[in-house]
Amino acid sequence: MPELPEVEVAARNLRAWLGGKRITAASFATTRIIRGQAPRTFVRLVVGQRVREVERRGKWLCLRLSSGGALYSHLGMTGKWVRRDGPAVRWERARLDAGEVSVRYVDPRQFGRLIAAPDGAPPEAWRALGPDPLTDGLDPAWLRERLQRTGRSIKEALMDQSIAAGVGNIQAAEALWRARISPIRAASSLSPSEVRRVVDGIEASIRFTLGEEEAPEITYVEEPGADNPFLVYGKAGAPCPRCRTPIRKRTQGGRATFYCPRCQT
DNA sequence: AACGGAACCTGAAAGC
DNA sequence: TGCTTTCAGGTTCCGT
Repeated sequence: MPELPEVEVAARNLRAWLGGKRITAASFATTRIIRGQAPRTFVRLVVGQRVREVERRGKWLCLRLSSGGALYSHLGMTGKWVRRDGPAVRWERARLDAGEVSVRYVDPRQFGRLIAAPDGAPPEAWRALGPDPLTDGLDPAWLRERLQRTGRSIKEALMDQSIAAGVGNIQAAEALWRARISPIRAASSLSPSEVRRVVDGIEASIRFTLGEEEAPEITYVEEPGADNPFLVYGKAGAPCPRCRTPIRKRTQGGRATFYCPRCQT
């Protein structure tokens, strides 16, 4: 279940594995991931092309090809790009080979997406993205203005991809803990200094997670045996790292939120 | 226009 | 032990 940091790690790995290399072979399974586009459309798009660059914006990836075309990728909830040799691995949905290097897209739940763009034009979801906290940074004044215009809670507003591209359920919870803001506060009620704390919280949380997770393979926290690198996410009952009050869990907009009832106000 | 909720999938863990 | 329910870091679509 990737958010900005996990997708950034995926981008760095893809860059290292495929950057500048020519795709010599590829295959794409017929799944909902390719949404109606024929597998041969993807094969034709990538085979023989060089991977000019790997870009990330929010939770989206883009492999730009020497032809001017592009392969867009969203990891959904359980998508991963992994480097593997040998036969297809379990849940493998696509494969890109560049000589000796073989990279596979694995996605059990199939919420991810691959989009073939022969002209390189980005999909609507990409064009609708707001500023990326890591690459663009968030402007506190702009963010406050956006937050003023909604009736939603701050937690739900932060997960809006047009407000902060790449922030999801975990980063929103972690950022609000760092900012000492309650997730159930109305987004429009935040003062300028509180919005500034949220901006700092988002950037700090993303950088921290990136440092914890940078590796040639991503492990998602709900996978068996994975450890939890987060401060409050998934830590109900554990002491708040700041004030030792037990962390509380509640549901908000259908998603679990974790927060400290004492120091987040 | 904006919001809440269901739907889309599969697997692991928790509950009985 | 085995069956059932719940939950999972995503987006999209549909109804109000």
